[in-house]
Amino acid sequence: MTAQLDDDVDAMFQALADRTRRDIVARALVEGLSVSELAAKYDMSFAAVQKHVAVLERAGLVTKQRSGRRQVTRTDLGAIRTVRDLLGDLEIQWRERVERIDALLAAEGDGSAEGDAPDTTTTRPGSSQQRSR
Amino acid sequence: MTAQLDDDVDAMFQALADRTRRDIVARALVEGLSVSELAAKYDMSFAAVQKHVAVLERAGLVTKQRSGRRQVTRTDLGAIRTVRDLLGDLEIQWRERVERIDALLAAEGDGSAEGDAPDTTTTRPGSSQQRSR
DNA sequence: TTGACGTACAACCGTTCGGTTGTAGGATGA
DNA sequence: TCATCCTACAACCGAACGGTTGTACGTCAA
Repeated sequence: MTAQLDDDVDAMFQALADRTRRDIVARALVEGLSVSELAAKYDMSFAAVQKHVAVLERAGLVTKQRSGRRQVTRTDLGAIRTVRDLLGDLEIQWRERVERIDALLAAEGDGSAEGDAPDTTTTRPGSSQQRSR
Repeated sequence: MTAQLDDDVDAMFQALADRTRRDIVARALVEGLSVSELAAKYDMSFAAVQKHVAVLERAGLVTKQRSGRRQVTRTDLGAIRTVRDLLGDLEIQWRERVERIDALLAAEGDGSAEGDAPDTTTTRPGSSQQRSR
């Protein structure tokens, strides 16, 4: 499973592509906050913050729960995990590809020295190489 | 450490917020692909795909390497990890908060029986779920 | 009841985005 | 050399984005 329609994923990444919204997610993760409490923390209008919260809610990254006249916003950790796992899947896919190539190279073994099929090489994936830029 | 300017993070999430670009990232992860090879796979103009690749490159999610007249595009797994870890950090932060609350409740100990602070709970994080780095 | 608070939403505006077409230039192969 | 391939980039267009102001409505405390 983990089907996740593209539109949902679009919305999640889109929502996280704004620093104000990422900050809201982080704050609302620690404790539920009303929209106006959130708005007080940013140098923009209340309506703007309200819109940001709406975007996050539409993306499912945050939930709102009414409490009197307050609308308490809280981050949905499950949704965050979903996004994270999406990226994690790419790493798995990459690792499988490396194993496939390794197996291929091991199986070859003999002397064929041409270089046609695997023009991707040049990068020896054996090492670490994390944390670039 | 792990500084990552907000602009960089903005660019990364922004870049991943489009399904075509996510698909390019996934394809270029398996093997390096030229821009026109990529363009052949989508129902849009060559220039559009070229723009998508440019966005990914600007975000650091992909690198290009000239090979004759081809421009081979390849996904940078390190950058993908960076984004994933950003989300992972949120989970860590959340777990720390839970521990803080648990400690607080334990320290209290006495008779207060209401349920006020921890209304997020219901999800006991005590189980496994490794994968933090 | 009344006034202040918290929220929702519409309307507007400048900028960015995702796409198009068109033009131009470097590399390759016959 | 010359036609072809692959790429780069400018110009344009409609839609979406991030922000603003203004208005309206439910809820709470005096």
